[in-house]
Amino acid sequence: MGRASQQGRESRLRILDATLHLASERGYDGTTIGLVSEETGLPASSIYWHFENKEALLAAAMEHGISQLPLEPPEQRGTPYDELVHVRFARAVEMVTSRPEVWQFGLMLTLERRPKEPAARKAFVTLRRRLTDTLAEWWQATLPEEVADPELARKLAVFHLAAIDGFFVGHSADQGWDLERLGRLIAAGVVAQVEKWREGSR
Amino acid sequence: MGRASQQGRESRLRILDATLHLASERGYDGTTIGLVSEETGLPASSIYWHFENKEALLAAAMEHGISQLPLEPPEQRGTPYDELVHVRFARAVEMVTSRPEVWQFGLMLTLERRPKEPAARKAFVTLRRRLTDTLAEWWQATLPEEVADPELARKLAVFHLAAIDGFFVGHSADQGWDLERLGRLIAAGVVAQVEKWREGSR
DNA sequence: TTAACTCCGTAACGATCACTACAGCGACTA
DNA sequence: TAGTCGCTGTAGTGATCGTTACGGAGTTAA
Repeated sequence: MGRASQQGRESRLRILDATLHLASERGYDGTTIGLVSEETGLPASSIYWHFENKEALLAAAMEHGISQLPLEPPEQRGTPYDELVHVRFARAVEMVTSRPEVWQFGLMLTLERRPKEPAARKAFVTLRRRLTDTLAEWWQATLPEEVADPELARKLAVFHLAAIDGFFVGHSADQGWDLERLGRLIAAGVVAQVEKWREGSR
Repeated sequence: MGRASQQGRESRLRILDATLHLASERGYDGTTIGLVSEETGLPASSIYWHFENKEALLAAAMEHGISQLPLEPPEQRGTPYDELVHVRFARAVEMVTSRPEVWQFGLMLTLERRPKEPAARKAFVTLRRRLTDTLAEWWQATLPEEVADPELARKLAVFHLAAIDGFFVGHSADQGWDLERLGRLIAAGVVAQVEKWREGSR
């Protein structure tokens, strides 16, 4: 394998990036092979050499984007509890903003409900489910013992994800939202609520 | 004006409903005149008799949906503060679920960022802005005096809207979310946080 | 040198897109 | 009764959609 297959791999990457970029701006139907061809400078036949069809191309672009997301949970040795929560929310904001195209395209797909579900949507929804589980585990491990129970941890995880989505949408609506500041505000709110439960359990 | 123009008005409504329904399931590009024609049983020429073009049709469908949303703020005479907040959030959930197509299509449009912004998107974004203002005023009027200030009220309004969006997206991801329960959870969280600020200001 | 393989360029395919010209229908007005 | 208006039906327009056939250039293995 020499220069030839290297060029092929580069083209493949260019196609994936262009597709993800276009899809995040125009959605599934708005992303046409013609536009991808135009943005990459490659003819349609090249795109079809690398990918079976449009459906597979968009799925691959989504997987490509997902694989670039920072998903590992942060370290948490010896840090005070409320600070942990703040770091967690900051990380969540970081995740959606590091590769905004993924979340943008993903949310569009999530909202759509066409007869035949695109593979790209399936991939994103699966990511969300996995993320919810990870978050639930994290909350279970992080919550003070007095209030820690699996159902509550799950509720907080669900709310956590909803907050990410909500902030991202607001950000897209171009209302000049400061995602980091809002992340801090909401982290403080969660800490306050947990504090209250804690008092109630005593 | 007799039966003739009555039929015309009915057709117009059928077209608007079908368009909004389709757009909420398949987005802007996925909503084709052919599909609208199929769902209404009317030929394309009828659609073009009522609306100038696709762009105007989708804008009209969005306005039509928006006009059906329950937007008046709830009564608030003599009700205790924390209950007011709960009612407010319950109303917000009611708003997006009473005509889910509006929020679904609206969020898709909000996330899109194509070169030429569709009029339907403009309408929805404007609605959001108006809603944020209304919510900010409501919070300003509702917050306990010790902590009430315009900037905080605005932040809460922004968060309020983000919560609505986030819950709606989660609901669409088909993760079996109970919107009403989550609404109550988050209302409790907000009350707790405000309580904390209140203590801090004493 | 030859054969195979990888990838790109050209040029199309039928289907569907948004949109339109135009004739015809029933209901209303004069 | 004749004419006008509101709306629908038929049959198209050119453009663009996803997709493919095919030839050739460039590289690699025999």
